Amino acid sequence: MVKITDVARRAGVSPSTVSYALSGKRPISEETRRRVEAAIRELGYRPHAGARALASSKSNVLALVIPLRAGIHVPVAMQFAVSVVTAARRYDHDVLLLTQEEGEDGLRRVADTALVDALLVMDVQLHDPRLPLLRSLDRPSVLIGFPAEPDGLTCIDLDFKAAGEACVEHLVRLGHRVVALVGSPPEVYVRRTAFAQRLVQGFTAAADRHRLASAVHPCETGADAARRIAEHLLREQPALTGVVVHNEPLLEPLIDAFEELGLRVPGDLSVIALCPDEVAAALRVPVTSVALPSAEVGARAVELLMKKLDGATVPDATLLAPRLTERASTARRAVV
Amino acid sequence: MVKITDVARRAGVSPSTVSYALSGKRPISEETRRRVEAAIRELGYRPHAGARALASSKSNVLALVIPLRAGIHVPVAMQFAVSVVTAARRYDHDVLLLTQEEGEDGLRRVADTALVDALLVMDVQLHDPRLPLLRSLDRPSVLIGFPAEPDGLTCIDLDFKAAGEACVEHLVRLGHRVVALVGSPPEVYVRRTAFAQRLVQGFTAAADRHRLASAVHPCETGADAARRIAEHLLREQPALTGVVVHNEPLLEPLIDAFEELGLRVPGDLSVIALCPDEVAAALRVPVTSVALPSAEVGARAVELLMKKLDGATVPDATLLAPRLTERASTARRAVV
DNA sequence: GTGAAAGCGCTAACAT
DNA sequence: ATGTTAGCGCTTTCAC
Repeated sequence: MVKITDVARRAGVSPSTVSYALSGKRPISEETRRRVEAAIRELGYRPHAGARALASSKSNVLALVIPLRAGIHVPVAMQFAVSVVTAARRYDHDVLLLTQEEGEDGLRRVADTALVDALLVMDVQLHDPRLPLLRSLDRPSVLIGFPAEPDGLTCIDLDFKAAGEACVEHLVRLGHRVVALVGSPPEVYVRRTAFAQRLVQGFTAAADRHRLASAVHPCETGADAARRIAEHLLREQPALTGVVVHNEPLLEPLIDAFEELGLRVPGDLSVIALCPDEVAAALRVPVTSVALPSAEVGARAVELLMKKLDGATVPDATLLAPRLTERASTARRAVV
Repeated sequence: MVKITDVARRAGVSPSTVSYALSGKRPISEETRRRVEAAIRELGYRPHAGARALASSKSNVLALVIPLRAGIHVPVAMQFAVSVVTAARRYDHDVLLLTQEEGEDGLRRVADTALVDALLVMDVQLHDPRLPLLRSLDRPSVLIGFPAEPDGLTCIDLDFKAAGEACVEHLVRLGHRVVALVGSPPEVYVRRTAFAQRLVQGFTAAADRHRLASAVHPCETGADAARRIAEHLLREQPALTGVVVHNEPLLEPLIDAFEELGLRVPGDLSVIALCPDEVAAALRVPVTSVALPSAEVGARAVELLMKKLDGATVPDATLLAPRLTERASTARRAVV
């Protein structure tokens, strides 16, 4: 293995000069830098990560805790993970993957052994058991999602409340007066993840503000559930013309169900989804949607973490503004 | 930070004794072991990962390279990643996540800096540019999938050839004589990933062996493509009664398309899929399938890697036997 | 069965 | 602008 002393010898300088040439932490003359770089190249030198971590107490590794629970939409999680890795590499950091299986122990382990410098935790629950630990750790962390008591923690997520409002307001602009929200499976709400509830809040608040008739229904996934909820909605709100769907796999079957019940989308019924843009765009009827910006959340989360590692102060809460994209599933309400 | 000398002092022993008590690399008296363990517990001692890596030249971290390319089925990749992490933890290893974005540089970086002890590479291409590098690296690796020239490399995957044969033989047992394989989008074949082609080989070989009429068609994803391919198949092979589908997102629309064309599944047409069991079971018509055992592949890949790290010799090729599960989409051929 | 001590390869004072 | 050197915290010979 070629080490820093080898490089130093070859370049005719001291090891510290090589180190400083690499880190840029002190000025190096043009001539020296050239010689060092040449030596590094010629010898194929790579600093030993463990030695670095030991001497500098920085591992340049972030922990990413990904969920495996049911109800989590997998491609979203994956896209998020990829964006985290990509963003971390821009800051010369690597990413250690942890599953939720190990729970708090895993977080404590990687933090206490100094395997990682900082932690990124996805899929935070309203009353997440890991919160006290994260608060007590000597390493910075960023949470994806908002718990009930985010004090002392840095959290980031799509602004689901604003997203709910944006959906309603889009429907209002199109003249709709009777709307419904078809949500995620009941367990998502029972588990009390904040984001689903915040969407409901935004939806309801905006509907009330605009004096719309509105209803909210959690819903299971699958063609049968789609059919049932469609029939139920039309019975309950015969004048229904606007539907917001926060349940990605239900989207296609639900639109099918409505059409089988004789309602054209968007002719008779406008549909807005909360889902990744790719999904919305790829459906048979491209669906107007508020994007779930996993990639953006991942990149921003890493930025926050890097700032914290630099000792900077960052906002406790970062809410990403919703972005609504019009597609073929929404239209002005037909005048009867 | 509490270190090994703190533990040693508290237990009244030397640091090396603590180290050996932890590693079990030399016998420790019952009494001493007790005292050391107590001291560790009382002080909350955690060995510093970097220091360990430096002294032992083992980081206890594996690199996992995941793909992000189109055509890769994301949930499969994710499930695989999770099973790798879980398996690695059983061997007291952690997992560093790399994307393919960095390509060969990323592999070289984590290997040369001794950040990882070994590498796991997913989604290997027939002529993968990373192969020479992997062969030259001083660290062991395991590939998921088979390249054209696997010499000197350790590879593991589902036995796609046997899977193709198993599908055909199941159809034969049910009396079918005219069969077709609806494959993945053309780019999967163009990219020349081995697995898709091996499935075709097995399918064709078994069909020929049993003197079946058979056809193979790559196919895009989506309802339109499903409709087109269904019509095409029935025109080309009017007597068709058995279809193997290796294209997960196409599965549901394809069955719909057949039924809209007046063919009942499984009454008129038997369908077998290559996809994860959960997917096959969750469809409207639960589909007979050969499982894509991502979790098993992940766990086995880690086991292979651990054996190699131990200096053991492992087989160059590990082919997991296909497992076919009968569900509601296959039936004995109707006698006309 | 246990201890002493020499590194592992790097960083960051402290010098000059 | 560069060199010297003392650690960082652990593992592992070597010695008893």
